Amino acid sequence: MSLISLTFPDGNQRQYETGVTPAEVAESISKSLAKKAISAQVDDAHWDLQWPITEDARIAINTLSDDAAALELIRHDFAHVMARAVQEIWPDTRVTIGPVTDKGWFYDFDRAEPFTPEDLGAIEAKMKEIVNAREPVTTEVWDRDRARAFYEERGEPYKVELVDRIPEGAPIRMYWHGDWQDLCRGPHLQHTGQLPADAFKLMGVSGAHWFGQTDRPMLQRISGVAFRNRDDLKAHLTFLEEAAKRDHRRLGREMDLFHMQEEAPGQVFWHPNGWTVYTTLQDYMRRKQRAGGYREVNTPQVVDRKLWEASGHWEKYQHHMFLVEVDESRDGENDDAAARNRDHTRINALKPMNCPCHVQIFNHGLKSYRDLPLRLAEFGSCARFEPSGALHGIMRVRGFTQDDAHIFCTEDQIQEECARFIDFLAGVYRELGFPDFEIRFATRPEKRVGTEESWDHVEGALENAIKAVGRDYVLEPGDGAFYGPKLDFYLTDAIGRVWQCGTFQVDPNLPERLGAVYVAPDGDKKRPYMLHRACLGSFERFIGILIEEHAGRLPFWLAPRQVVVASIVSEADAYVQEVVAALQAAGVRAEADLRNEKINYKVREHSVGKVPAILAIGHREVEERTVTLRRLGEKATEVVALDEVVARLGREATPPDLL
RNA sequence: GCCGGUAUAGCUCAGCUGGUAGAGCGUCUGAUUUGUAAUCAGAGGGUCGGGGGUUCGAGUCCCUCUGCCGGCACCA
Repeated sequence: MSLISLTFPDGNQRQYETGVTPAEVAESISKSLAKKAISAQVDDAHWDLQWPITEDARIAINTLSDDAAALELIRHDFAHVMARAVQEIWPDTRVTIGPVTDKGWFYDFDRAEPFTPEDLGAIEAKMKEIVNAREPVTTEVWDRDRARAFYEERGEPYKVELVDRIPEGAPIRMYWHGDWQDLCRGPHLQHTGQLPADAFKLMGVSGAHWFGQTDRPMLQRISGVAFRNRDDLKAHLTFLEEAAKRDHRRLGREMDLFHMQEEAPGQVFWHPNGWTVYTTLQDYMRRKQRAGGYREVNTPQVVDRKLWEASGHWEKYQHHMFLVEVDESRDGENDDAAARNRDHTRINALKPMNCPCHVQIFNHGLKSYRDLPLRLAEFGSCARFEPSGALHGIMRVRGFTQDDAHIFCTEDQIQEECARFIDFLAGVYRELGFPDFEIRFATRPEKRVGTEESWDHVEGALENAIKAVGRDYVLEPGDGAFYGPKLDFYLTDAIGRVWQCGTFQVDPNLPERLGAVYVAPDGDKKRPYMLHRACLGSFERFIGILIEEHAGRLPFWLAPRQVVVASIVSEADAYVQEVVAALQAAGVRAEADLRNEKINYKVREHSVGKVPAILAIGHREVEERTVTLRRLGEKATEVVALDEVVARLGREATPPDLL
């Protein structure tokens, strides 16, 4: 009998027989540890208490108080317990997969009848029964044929597929929670009694495709959240409530920023307040771009399909474009029969992107190498026929405006332009309140065009550019476009959601397709590279992110209504008007509230409306030529002289690039 | 697009097993001149998302279309 040596976290080593399990190791240390144990860390692997250890290793026994390991197990075992509960209640249900997610788990089922939200209560109750029964968890490793035959006999076709998917050499682990059986890579708890019965909640039912395959029947997904204890669950539910309060769709209505309606799904009706935010942001970007060496252009909305065929978009994205068919025999009231008999139908597409139009500008008139790099920027309004299920408030829409630009340059200029852009974007994000962002670098995919040398050079240029500006990146091998690599820029908002906003793509393909050339120093005509780049992405989405990030309390310079000057008594009306006028003259969006209402009422209403500053004016202020300033959300007030408040708020209203 | 849910006044919502629509807030009118998150009273406001069906009778049941919500798939 050979021995192995296990090293504990405190550095102590002990000898055990080969094949010892962590459960036995825990038992050898103390009874109480063995009872509390949920799994083990064996070297770098998360180890089931029942799995044998056959080599020297470092070992640590996990208990419920060990954060990551415990949560992972709790959620994973809940997935199995839920699947068991579902199969007990509805034996006609076939099981598929049930992985752990960010805050919980989901399990996908195949069943003819849909699960209803009401069913969730019954499932939860059954799950609690299973937890309280303290069902033991056991595991065995089977060979492939036995596992396959087992699931075929049971009529679990999805499990058969899963068995087939397990790579050669990997163990096929069978798990039992009591009598209930599942195929699972593990690890799992000792018994279901280790699950916190009061710290989970089923969150909903939805549809889901088996491994993303849209051609197969849809499965039903039940998802849940689980935590170590009841307080953590409650905290999470509270967090969800808070997140719902900052939902941009709700705040958009409450702050009267915009609305959407059935006749124009996925398109925004911007109200005066929302359009103020939009134009303020756009004015800011326009100044930044001008300073950054961009020339602003504007291109048509409705463009003949010929251009989209030439660019290649027609072939690939035809079904995602809004088409406009025009009978041009109506042109100029030309209604003669001859005209009607000819085919005058012309098919146009609303532009889904700006790049082909920008190439047209580049192509207009012969360009020299001296013109490069040429940076053409457009606040390009685009329309894309997004699938109905993809629409989401103003975050995912069918009509949107990009802060788009295309840089025409030589291959040697790519690195410098890339570095410039990252700096540009970092400056913008910082000024807009997102100092931290992540760069993801997507490199050559399997299906691609262009030579290896060219890919080497271009990818090297992007990598060097990132390094030159002192940034890190996350590599995404194989995720680039077929014609070139790209960088995507992600930022994280106040509630931890990650958004892709900026992008930088190298494209030699479109200039080729649309015949863009420049005259090189030697007089030859050469193909420029085209760099697609956007910083905010789309105004719609970025404003949605800003709203949610700030829970509606936008930075002062972006706030649609910056100051309300509210009278306390009507005798103050004239002075209120004077204050408003002075603020407006200083560039502040100020308005008067002279209504015959109590100051409490006005303060509440404008607080709910997220106005960052309220100035109250009563007899005292009129006499002293002051104002009483109250900041949004603060209880305290401050009496400030008129001149000073105008100077102060005027400064706050100044966009960050003009300070 | 797919699965499930959902649609009642400007907003948030009530309306049990079918018997002909209700509250609070907002709006308007009047009174109140008010000191930091809702002053009081009165009035007005809905072809119950659209279309079709079952029924003596439909907000309520069925079909269908559309939007929205949660996912899946998609995101040039």
